[in-house]
Amino acid sequence: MLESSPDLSADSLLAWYDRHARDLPWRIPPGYPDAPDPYRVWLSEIMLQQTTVPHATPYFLKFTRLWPRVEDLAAATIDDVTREWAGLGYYARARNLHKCACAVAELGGFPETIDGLLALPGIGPYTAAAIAAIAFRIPVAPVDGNIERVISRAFAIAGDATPKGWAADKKQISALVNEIVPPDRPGDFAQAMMDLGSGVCTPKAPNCMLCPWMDGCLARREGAQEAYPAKPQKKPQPERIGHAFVLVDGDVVLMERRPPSGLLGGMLMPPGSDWLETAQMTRTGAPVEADWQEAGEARHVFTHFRLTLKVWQAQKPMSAPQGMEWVNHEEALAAAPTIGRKVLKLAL
DNA sequence: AATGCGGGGAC
DNA sequence: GTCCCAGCATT
Repeated sequence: MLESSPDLSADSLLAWYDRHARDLPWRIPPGYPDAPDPYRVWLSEIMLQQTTVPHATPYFLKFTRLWPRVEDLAAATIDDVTREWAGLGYYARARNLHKCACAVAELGGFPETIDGLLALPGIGPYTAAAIAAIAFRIPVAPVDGNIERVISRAFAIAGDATPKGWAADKKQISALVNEIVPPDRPGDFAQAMMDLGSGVCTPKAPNCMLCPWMDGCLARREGAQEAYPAKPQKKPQPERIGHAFVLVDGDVVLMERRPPSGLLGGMLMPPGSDWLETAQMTRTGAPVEADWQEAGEARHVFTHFRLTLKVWQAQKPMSAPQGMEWVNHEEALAAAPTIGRKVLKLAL
């Protein structure tokens, strides 16, 4: 070569990563000879699904302190796991986390193949590839939202922004990035791509001047970085309304465990009405007869609807409710998902 | 292929 | 307010 040409290579990305890798609790430094503990890689990947690093980090530190090995997590109860997961969201992850820990403990360790990993609960194509690349040094590229964005910009891949077009784009992106994976450093490559997407090639106002692929990036050459990736539009969220009831007796409060699957599955919540799109003006869903007093409104945004809960508070139970439990105030706040915490804070 | 499933940070 | 994030399971 007569001159160094602008490139989109793993070498230039890894050279950047060697200098700028983030220091994260589940990571080993770039170029480190030993592979990281598969348990810690797996735990971090599950927590980081659709979840930011700052949000997941304290949970990762807490979980590894409580349960240092996968066998420890397998020995925990599901209620312990969901309580510690409270506030992190997507609670099916917590249920699958415990199932997966039990399966791995039974197997005697994590499977060291993509197919073996894929067979475990809560592990899909992305997470299987991430664990394989980072923990087992298998030359494969995990493809997450960050990497989709980086690759779609670097190679100017953008279809018609329909669900079908975006699905085709994703296949092309996955094929492309898997061609670039360096066989000797697949784990560092995966994490370098994530750091690049998270800190440099951001959804809005990317910091192209800091990017190791600046010169080769086709989207930048077009001056249209934010046109990539071309994702389909999201549907507007409907509004739902309901009532929530905080019944207090001294230092305990009445809580109810939700059904094991579905929205907030298996989580502890103050009892209440159904959540409907049509306004329920009259109070409904109270666990017992009581002198209910208004305590304000709790608002919350879920993935596919917005919720307003009218909160009611009473001091002493008039009768014993069925299928619910009395929980210490602090324990209730700790174990409840965020909407439950909002309700409790209005009434306690 | 489409839908259900949390929460928070950046803008 | 909008967008999106180290996605998966289910249908």
